[in-house]
Amino acid sequence: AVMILRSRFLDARRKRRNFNKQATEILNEYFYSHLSNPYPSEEAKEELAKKCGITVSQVSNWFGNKRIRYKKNIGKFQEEANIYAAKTAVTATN
Amino acid sequence: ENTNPGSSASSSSANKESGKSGGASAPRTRKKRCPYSKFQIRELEREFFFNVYINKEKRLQLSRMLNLTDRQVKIWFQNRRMKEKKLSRDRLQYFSGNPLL
DNA sequence: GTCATTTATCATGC
DNA sequence: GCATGATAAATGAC
Repeated sequence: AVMILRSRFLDARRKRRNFNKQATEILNEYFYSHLSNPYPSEEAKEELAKKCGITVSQVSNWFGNKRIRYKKNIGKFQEEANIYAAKTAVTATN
Repeated sequence: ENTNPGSSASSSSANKESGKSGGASAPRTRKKRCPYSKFQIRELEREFFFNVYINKEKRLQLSRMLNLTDRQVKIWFQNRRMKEKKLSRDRLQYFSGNPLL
């Protein structure tokens, strides 16, 4: 039994599974409403992780990938940026 | 499998090339990430198993054997320790919040 | 030294 | 076939 758990854990790391749509929504909302400084604090990461149902490491991975991929091709994310900007324009006060 | 630019076994050592003339500091181009070969990883892991912290002597020896700079070996051990720590965290989380079958 | 991060690469999903 | 999440080198703050 322990062996099964162990093996499942070991190869379950690099077996990627997409996040559900709701989690992606939450992450994108935060990212585009903090576009000038898309670096959530440790507390913010924990809160995001809880709301998304993922781990803090996964939140860090998501923001790391998002930052560099957004920077590399802003144009590709323009439409997405507009959507979330409009959705969370009011909440982005600071 | 691994052609390592900048570190031959014999002589080459410095690649602190800065495109700007004069003494002003230039944002030296970041070294491109080059994945290590299977052999290099195996030897690094072997030493890591003996001791998580490597001393200067063994570091120089390893770097020569693997055709890496001692800075690369040093950084590899740093990253490897961080990886080990993360693995421990993940294991803990995995086996704690679980029905355990 | 640790540790968050950048960047490229890997492995998978679809 | 790329999008996406995770991992592997490399840097820099502290």
